[in-house]
Amino acid sequence: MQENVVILDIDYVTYEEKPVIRLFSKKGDENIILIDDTFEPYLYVVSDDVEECISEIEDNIDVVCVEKVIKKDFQIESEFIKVTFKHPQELAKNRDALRDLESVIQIREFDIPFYRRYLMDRDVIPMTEVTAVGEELETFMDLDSTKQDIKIIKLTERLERKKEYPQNFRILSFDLEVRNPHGMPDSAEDEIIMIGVASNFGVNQVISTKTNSEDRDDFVNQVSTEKEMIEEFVKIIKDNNVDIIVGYNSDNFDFPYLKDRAKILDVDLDIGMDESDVKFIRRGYSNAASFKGLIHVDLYLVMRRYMTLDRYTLERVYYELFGEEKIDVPGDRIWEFWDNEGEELDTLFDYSLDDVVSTLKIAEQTLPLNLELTRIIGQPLFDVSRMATGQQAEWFLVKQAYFDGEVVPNKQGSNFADRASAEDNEGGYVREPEKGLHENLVQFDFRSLYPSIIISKNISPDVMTLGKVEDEDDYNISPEHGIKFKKSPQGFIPSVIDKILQERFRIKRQMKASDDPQERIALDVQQQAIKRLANTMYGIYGFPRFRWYSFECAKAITSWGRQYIKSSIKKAEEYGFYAIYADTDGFYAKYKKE
DNA sequence: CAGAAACGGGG
DNA sequence: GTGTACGTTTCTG
Repeated sequence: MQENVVILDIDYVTYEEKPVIRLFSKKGDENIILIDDTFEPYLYVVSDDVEECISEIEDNIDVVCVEKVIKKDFQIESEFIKVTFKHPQELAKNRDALRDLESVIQIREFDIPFYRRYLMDRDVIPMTEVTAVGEELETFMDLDSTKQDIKIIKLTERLERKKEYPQNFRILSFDLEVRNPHGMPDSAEDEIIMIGVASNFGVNQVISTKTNSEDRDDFVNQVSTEKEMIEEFVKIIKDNNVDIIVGYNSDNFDFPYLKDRAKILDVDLDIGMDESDVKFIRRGYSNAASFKGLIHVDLYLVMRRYMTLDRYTLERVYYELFGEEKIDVPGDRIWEFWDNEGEELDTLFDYSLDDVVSTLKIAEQTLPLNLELTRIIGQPLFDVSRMATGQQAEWFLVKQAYFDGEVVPNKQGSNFADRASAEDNEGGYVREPEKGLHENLVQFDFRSLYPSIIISKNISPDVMTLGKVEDEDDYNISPEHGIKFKKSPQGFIPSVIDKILQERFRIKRQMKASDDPQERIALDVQQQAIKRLANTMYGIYGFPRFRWYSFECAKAITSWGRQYIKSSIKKAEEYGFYAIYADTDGFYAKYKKE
């Protein structure tokens, strides 16, 4: 059978000791789970005696396949040994043993999560539409199409991607209010008093055990118990086939709280596509709340990247985006507003709805960009929405490297000694502003200064030399430190930036040519996403825990940057201007004469 | 002053 | 889940 579906999410399960990829997808209102058991985990081994190494691996390690392959390593074609395992956990278990074998110099690409490897190798891009060809199964492990509202397709062919991107996802925002007489609420004792929901499909309400005054807008959905509140919330999500659920700090407050209360009240929080519960995924020191086939985006994390503020409260973020104040109820008095009823209770209902409507508005403002980033990076929206920009750039590069036949560099050690030894790079040139109120200023700035320098000077570790060279004319040599970059061939990272900037110009041209306003907006978001990614690439060199970390490259970029801005200021001075303030890639200047 | 611990968001 | 935050402010000795 054949179906056109939109890929939302991915995971893998173990069936008969083999890993099986599951792609959570939708076709309109229909939930479709694609199953693929044809992908196996692998890594690469570097050895100076390939034949000897292959037999040593075969003798000592339980592997599916060991083979010699030709891949590029910093653009140089090299022999690698590709070692394929039966299961990702086998790979993890044997990683150290493999590294310790005598004939093994180095192992590579051993720390790429299985589902990410699948997305890259099979060129499957989340949030795009694909044609799936396969056979329909009635059940697969705990998936049961006769009991659950799902269709299961076991893939028999590679997925084929459609050109057009789906734009209309069903988005629902939610927010809890909790009775908290002792300061911050404790889920063991303090009941949920309101669950606000807002959506782009017409459902906007506050579920509560109380209701607001009769003369007010009737947006309260009154139920009799806290348990029914949660059940009603679950029902709304299921009945409306939500694609993306958003909250504000919902990873660390709303979902953990909801889960605790649901457990106490014996309610199933089974809102996953396969009716599974919320799962908390450890992410460093905090958690991320995750569902199967229902994408949860915590906007707090998104907004911290999206704009630069000193605080990221919902109130502040909303004000910065829309210039409007939100209804304010002091957190420590919410329980009083609830207990006092009357006017204060009405205010609390308004506050609850306002919170969730604001959250939805922020989602509608920021999700299009994140959807585009998801498609460019090629990793799930759930992950991309939680990644630091440097991580986004890195995963994008990992995917590009795969297409170029490159084996990606390993990460440096992440222990304290390595971090402490990381030197501080001198940043951009700053001229402190001249005090006073200035008039008739001119402004100058470079467009994408650092990405431009990376391309024009070909700054990339694979073409870098620190030692002596035969003919200096073949190299770009950085000011201050004399770091040399071969002029050709083009380095890996410059080539990637070059490619995406050309793609950006192509989109901008297409945008200008289009007279469909909807299409123009969509294209504008695409080019913005690319611009953000290009501007992040400099950071790839500056942080020791990134795969392409190169202190020399980072130093070279900023030193050329300082040279350019200083020489521009000097040039301006020759024409009778003088700079009253400069920072990194631009300056403000006054004309000397009146 | 250096290094450790806390903090953010949420109610 | 083949990856385990993170940059800044405040506290402590």
